[in-house]
Order: sequence, then C-alpha cells, then structure tokens
Amino acid sequence: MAPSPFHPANGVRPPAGAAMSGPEAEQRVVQVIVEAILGHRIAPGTRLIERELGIASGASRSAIRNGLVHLAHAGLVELSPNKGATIAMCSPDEARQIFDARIVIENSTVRTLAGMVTQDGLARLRAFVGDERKAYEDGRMEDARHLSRRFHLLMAELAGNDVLTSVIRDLINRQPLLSWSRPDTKRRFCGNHAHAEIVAAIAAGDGEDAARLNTEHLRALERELGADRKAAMRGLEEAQEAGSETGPAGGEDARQDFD
Amino acid sequence: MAPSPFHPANGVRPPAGAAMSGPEAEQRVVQVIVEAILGHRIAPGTRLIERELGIASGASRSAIRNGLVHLAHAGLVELSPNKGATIAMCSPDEARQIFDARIVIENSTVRTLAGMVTQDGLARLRAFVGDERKAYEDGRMEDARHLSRRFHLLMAELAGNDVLTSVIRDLINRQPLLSWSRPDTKRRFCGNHAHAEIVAAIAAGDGEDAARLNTEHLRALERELGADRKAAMRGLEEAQEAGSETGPAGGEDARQDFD
DNA sequence: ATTTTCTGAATTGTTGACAATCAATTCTCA
DNA sequence: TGAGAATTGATTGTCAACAATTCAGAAAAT
Repeated sequence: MAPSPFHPANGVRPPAGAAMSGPEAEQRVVQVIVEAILGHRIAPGTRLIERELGIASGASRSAIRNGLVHLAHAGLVELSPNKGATIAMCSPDEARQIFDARIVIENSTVRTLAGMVTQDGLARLRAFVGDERKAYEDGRMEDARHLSRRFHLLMAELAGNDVLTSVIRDLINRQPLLSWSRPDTKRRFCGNHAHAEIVAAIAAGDGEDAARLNTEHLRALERELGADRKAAMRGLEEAQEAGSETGPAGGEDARQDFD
Repeated sequence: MAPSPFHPANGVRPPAGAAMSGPEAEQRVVQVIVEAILGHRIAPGTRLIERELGIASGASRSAIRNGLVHLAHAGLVELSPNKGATIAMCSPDEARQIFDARIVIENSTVRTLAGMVTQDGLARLRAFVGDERKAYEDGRMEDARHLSRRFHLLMAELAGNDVLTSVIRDLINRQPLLSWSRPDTKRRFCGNHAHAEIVAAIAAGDGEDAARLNTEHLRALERELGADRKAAMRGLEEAQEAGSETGPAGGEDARQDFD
C-alpha cells in the first residue's frame, strides 16, 4: 500500500526537474536513506533499487552508487556483488558488539571530559539536556530522538578526539537498525534523566562515576532494544503469516530508540 | 629519477595484457596503493593520478575509483572534488589522536583477552611473537614489520569483537602515514620484546598489567614515530631545497615502523 | 619588475549505452 | 502432479566518450 518508502516527510525536497549530480547529490542520497532508516520507514533487509533511489532523490546513478558505498562503509547498508544494496541487518551478536564498543569508547571520552571539560562545554551539555527535556515535554518525539542521539556525539566532540568521535558517530548511526518495534511511550524520560546524571558527574569532576552511569545507561538501552527486537520479531512473524510484505512498517508515528 | 612510484617489488603482478575489472580489480588497486604506502615508495601528499594507477594496476577507471573511495574511507587517501586523490597527511595532532584511540580500544581488548583467552588463543599469540622474532633474526625486515603490525590486530581478533577489530585495523593501517623517515635499525627488538611481555601478562591473567604494558608500548612507539617525523621533516626540507621531487623516497630498503 | 588576465593542456566527473548476472516464472517431461 | 531445465524480465556492473573543472605557464598591462 506504500509504493514509495522514501517519503521526505519533513525538510528534504524531492528532485527539482532535472537529475542533479555532484557531491551534494551524493549527500542528498545519503540523507534520504538515513532519514528513512531513522524514521523506520524501511526495514532492515530491504533491497535498495538504484532506480527507485534515483526517482526518490533526483540524483544520478553515479551519485547514488557513491552514496551507497558511503553508507556501506558506515555499516548502514550491505553491498553484495551483482546483487545490489540492502539495508544492513544487525544480528543479536553484532548488536552486543556494538554496545560493548560504545561502552569502551564512550567511557573513555566521558572520563576525559570529567577531567578537562571547560565551562563552555558544560554549558553546551546542560543546554543540550534542557533541549531534550523540552522536546519530550512538547511531544516533539522526532526532535527528541534526534537530540537524544546527538547527546553522546556531543560528549565525544567535546572530548576533542576526532578519530574516536567519528567511530562513535558510525556506531550511533547504526542504532536504528537494532530496534524495529512500535513506540513504547512509557519510559519517556529515562534517557533524558540518565543524561542529566552523567552531565552532573562530569561537572563534579568524577570521571569514574560518570563512566559508571554511562555504562548503566547504555546497558539499559541495550536491554530495551533487545526486548523491542524480540517483540518486533514476533510481530514480524505474525505479519509474515498474515501476508504483509515488509514487516510492521505501520505508519509514520515516531519510534523510540532513546540514547 | 623514479618515474613509476608503484613498483610491485614483491608479489603483486603487473597487469596481464588486457585491462581487467570487477571486485578483484578494485582489490588489486587497493593492494598496490597500500603496499606502496607501506614500502614508503610514495610520500603523504602525493597526488594519485587515475591514469597512472590504471597503467600500474591494470584496472579500469571504475575499479580505480572504487578503490580510491575505499581507501578514502579507511583514512589512507584524501579525496577532494574536482581535484583528485592524494595520499593522506597526518598532522601531529591527528597522530596523537590516533594513538590515544588505539590505547583506549586496544587496552580494552587486552583486558578482555586476559580474562577469557583460550589455550588455543595463547598458542597463536606465542607463535606470532615467535614468528616476529624469527623474521627479525633472519633479517626479513619486510615480513617482520608486517607481522609486527598484525600482532595488535590478532589480539583484537582473539578478543572477539569484530566492530572494535575493524576500527583497530583502520587505525593500524594509517600508521605508515605517521612516520616518514629512514630506517633506524638500532632498536630492532624493542617492539618484539614488548609484545612478548604483553602476551606473558595476558597468560598470567593480569589484565591491568597487560593494559599498562600495552600503553607503555604504544606511547614509546608514538615517541619514536614523532622523532622520526621531525627528522623526516628536516630531510624533506633539505630535499626540497636540493630540488628532489617527492621527498626522501630513497630506495627499496625497509623502514621501521614497529608496532 | 610585479601583478593580472588569458589561454591551453591535463585531469576529473558524468552520462548513456551495453554486457553480465541473478531471481522468478514458465515450460517440458517423467 | 511434481521436479528440473530453459526463458524472460529486471537489475547491476562496466566501459568509452563527453563535459566541466582546475592548474600551470605565457602574455599583457600597470
């Protein structure tokens, strides 16, 4: 019933008439696919047809291919020779590895931050947490999830190591692949509260406590996503039995994958 | 004086007559460039002309371009729109970040190893260190450097986290970009001895000691590479004044960048 | 003599057509 | 009816030519 899984929905414009090209076109392709993944409009394992991407993003084939290579290296899509591109599927084992890696790297950045964060950095962190809370309270779940995801990235940026920041960015971007469930609006403030606690520990200069809180936060998130995954698996099986084609791609409503 | 910086030198065959294509061609392009970097036959900052890569690797332009994109994502080359590809240059700050990242990630893998390594894993580590020593003693410096580089990768593989292993692989591959100096054969067994100590600590189950040794090892390597870099800078300036074109690309002799 | 502008070669980026490959359907035969 | 082979449709991979861009060097103006 949904012939076009790539729906701009918010800001991203559809083509413009003539097929465009260049690095900006590649960036647009990446953005279209990433937003579709973030919005859970396309399920892991879905084939990405170049022609459909072309008519959806208005980019030429070279730009599309470059974008797909880009996303493949980021771990969001898988490229099989002569078979094309599919949205990457994370096995439970891979999900565990991703969270283990995030805990290792982010804990180090958090410890670093607790030892050298500036007043400006603290202000930015607190402002970020405040924006998160505000987005939650206003019910702007899309923005809330976005900000929540970016919080960990901000910590990495403030820690000052671009190499580790880049790695964390890739790992965070793969998070939407881990959960594939309906929203559970019960624990809306969990993530935000954990973030506030981490910021408080950083402000207090207690790196060990901040790392401990971050570990607990990520472990809790991992458990939630695991539970969501199992629920989604059940839903997927039911849907398959019912004859639905691409899983529980029910609608446009916001999903929760707090970080 | 050296019109062809891409010289197979060891195993990699030149084309074969007809231009080949496919994923294997892309792999060959990557291998040619990587070996040239590892052998210090091309200096950081060198422009990579697609046509020259074509006649050097015998691959078509599509394969060459794909390979360049691959290497760009690995951080070994830099791609500028409409300007082409150059061998990536690591600033001193970036080098420090890379080593900080390696210490963070590898220390975690080393701690993990100390807690869960199997007898088979220990045997593989000891065999690896033995091969390193043998290569050093036999004067096969090329193999020695290769094995030395792979040692850290083997530890990551044994630790069982493919995500972190992939990150470490990329960081290790960027190491030849950090030093650009002539060989210093004085401390030939430093790296190897440090590796043996780390393996001993892992075998003893003392993760903290193994992590400490690994940190010291990597810090020492960082200092050596930094000193080499400064020396290379002096040499590069002299060479530029003398009119040499691509820095101290003296010959085929092996360089030291122990890991 | 120095700066500016212009022209030309060299290189990269893109396009459209063609070949190779794969999945699914259909057809044939037991 | 069912299993296997051949076919068809669709999609990806590749290639060669074309367009766009950049860089270097020369010519001209200040």
